[in-house]
Amino acid sequence: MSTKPDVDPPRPPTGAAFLVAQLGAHAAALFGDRIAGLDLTPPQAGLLRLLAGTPGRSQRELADALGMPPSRFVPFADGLEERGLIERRRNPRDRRLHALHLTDQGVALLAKVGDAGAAHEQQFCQALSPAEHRQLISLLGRIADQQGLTPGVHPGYRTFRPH
Amino acid sequence: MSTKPDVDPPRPPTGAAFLVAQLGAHAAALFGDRIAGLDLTPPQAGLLRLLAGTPGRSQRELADALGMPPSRFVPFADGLEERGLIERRRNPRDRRLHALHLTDQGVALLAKVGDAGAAHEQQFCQALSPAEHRQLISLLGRIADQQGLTPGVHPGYRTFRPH
DNA sequence: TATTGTTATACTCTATAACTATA
DNA sequence: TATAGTTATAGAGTATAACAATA
Repeated sequence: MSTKPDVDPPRPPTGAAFLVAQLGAHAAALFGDRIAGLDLTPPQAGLLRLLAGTPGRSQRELADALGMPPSRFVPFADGLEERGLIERRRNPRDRRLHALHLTDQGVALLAKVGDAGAAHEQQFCQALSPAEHRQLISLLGRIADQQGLTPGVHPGYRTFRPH
Repeated sequence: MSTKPDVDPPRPPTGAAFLVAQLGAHAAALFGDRIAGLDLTPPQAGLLRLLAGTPGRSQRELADALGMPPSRFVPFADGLEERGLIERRRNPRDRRLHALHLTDQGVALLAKVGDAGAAHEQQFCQALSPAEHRQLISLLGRIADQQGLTPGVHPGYRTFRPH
């Protein structure tokens, strides 16, 4: 009963790469919706997570890690500092550097981000059995490793636009 | 020799949802690089593909399908029409509608996009055996189905920014 | 009056590049 | 002189909304 198109699509876009891109944008949007309740954007959550892992890094290092120019990082960090989630500490050895650290409030909020992430994971993968879930993570992890991706760093932060 | 972080990260971001989002942004960037050689952006390739599947749709329908407002769709389609890849045809029944169709040039270019997509798929999945490759597509397809995603439609076109 | 396509405007966001302070 | 952080500015890109044609 389906109407015949003028031309058969040369190759239907059902490859793994397209599916990953499509699902990736979907997953990122869902996660963004979840943490919007915490008044956070994905790049903000990413910075909090980065600081939890390796505190005290300079703003330039962090800007590079997140793929944004320093001029954009400054107001980006300002917002989190004004909310008391991070703090800037002058390095006495080199007073040019601003080492960034998570505050207690930041740690507490990051824990909620973790809760949101766990719920997100469960909702996203509800079509799979636990064994299939583990299998998927294994396959994706191998691709990420082979493609040379840095674990835990989302390359889409550099163009993220808050709603 | 590694310094101990202030706080252990509550949950390391190694879930399938994060991996899919991370790899999806990576895959989309790689594909964008590939078709940049054809002077096309991913949304432009998406429109060509849409028109190959179901030609003659109105601009409004297509704008909705691609998730962009009609005001942005107009210059977007203009560019492809000026290059002779698509053409607007007035619907005699309802002269308000502009039905969009692929030209022969558009069909030919879309074939090259298909080639690029196949090469992209192979490069992206080179870490997997053929059996694992099929398995990954199956798992992702089930998630996409359960999450209610429209096959072949990438939700990220709405905010795409050409370089 | 409603809808399609189009254009115009006002606004947001961004990067480039100057500038300050420290080294 | 070089680098970290900051600020200013000019430009690109966007959505909202007005507009014209057709129904």
